[in-house]
Amino acid sequence: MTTRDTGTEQLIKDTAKHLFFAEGKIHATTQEIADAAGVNRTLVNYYFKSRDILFDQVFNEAQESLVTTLDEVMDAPVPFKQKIEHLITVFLKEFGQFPYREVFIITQMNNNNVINAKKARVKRVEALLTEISIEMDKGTIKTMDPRHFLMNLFSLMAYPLVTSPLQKILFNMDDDGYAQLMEQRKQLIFETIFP
Amino acid sequence: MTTRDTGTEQLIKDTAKHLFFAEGKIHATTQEIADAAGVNRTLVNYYFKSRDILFDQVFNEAQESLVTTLDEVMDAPVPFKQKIEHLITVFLKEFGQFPYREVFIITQMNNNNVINAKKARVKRVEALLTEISIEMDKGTIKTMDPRHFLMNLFSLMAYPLVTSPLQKILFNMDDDGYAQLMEQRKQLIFETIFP
DNA sequence: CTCTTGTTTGACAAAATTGTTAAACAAAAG
DNA sequence: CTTTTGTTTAACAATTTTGTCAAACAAGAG
Repeated sequence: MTTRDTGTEQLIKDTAKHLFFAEGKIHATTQEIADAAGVNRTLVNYYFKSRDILFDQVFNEAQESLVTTLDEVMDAPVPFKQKIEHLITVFLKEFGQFPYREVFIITQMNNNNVINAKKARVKRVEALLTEISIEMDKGTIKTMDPRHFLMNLFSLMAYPLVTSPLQKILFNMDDDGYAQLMEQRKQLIFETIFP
Repeated sequence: MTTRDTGTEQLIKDTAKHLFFAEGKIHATTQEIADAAGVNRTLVNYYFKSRDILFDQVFNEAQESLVTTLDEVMDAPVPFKQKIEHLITVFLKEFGQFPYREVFIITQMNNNNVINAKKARVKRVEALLTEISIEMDKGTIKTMDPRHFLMNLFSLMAYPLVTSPLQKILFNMDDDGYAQLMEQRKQLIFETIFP
């Protein structure tokens, strides 16, 4: 009954997470996952019963972790402008590690039950939109549909990360150069959002 | 030797394109493609030899079509600002139809030979960056690294389209409402890019 | 040391997906 | 009408991927 905890279960999850979200190998085989983790393939079934269950578990945990991180930033008792600045830093750092995560969420949105998990976020988003409207009234940011403000912010942050493999090729840059470009980007996004 | 052209080959390609890029079913089975097209599965092999070949063909054609469209816009002999305005309109229209196309390009970039196909675009991009620099010198647009200008532009256009399923849920909107929001967005992007 | 039990492994079975082939079918040519 | 040839179909085979099971293994309990 007492678990010996060889760390194998966590190793498999971590490896799967890396393959899925860092390398973009969304449809990695159980064999590929096992190989990457350096364990026997059968262990995937032993610990997670099926590939789908491993899949869902990794997805949900990554999802919750991200949501928690963003919520913490937005709940901090600091002025709006400062909160957004912090958000940009945290978001770029977090997504730099797993650039394929959000793409994955989108592509999964067709078949699965992600929709229900997301509907729980609607009220949260509504509250955020209200907060943005208030800031517009105060004159902190340019007046527009607050939904556009949110879309602008996340567009400017996420898109360059999601498409980083493409950008590196088109701009003929290596990893260091791109990391540097993204570092500059923090300030630029902030200035674009708060002109 | 004379082909009878029952339209089946084109039907399969069109169906595959729709499944891949409009519905996001990137890994649709040959059976699923055939069912969606209303034809026998074997015809996929008859016309395209293998699923991979169908895959590559649909991908390349969609890619070429997009590149040609964007090139035409950027080669038009009109002032820069007007060109960008046209680009926004064309891009939003084109991507509204196949929101998953660019996501697909990214997720494929690991394993495949997409890289070589993309490297041919590097010079084109360099020329565009030069054009942007000149406009900055002229004062038409705010001075910054021209790569950021390009990233900003495409971020603001592409991200809301790529993530449209998610946005609809979070903002609690139906298709019409979202289409309306994207229509407003044209003007907003233009103003954000040219403050 | 022995027993218990969680862990790991290899062999096997099942399922899903893809590819091949021969025959049936249908439209155009003669 | 008959032949030709491109098209379509169903049955079969091959491959890939997933899931199951019994036995081997190893660490802690007694």
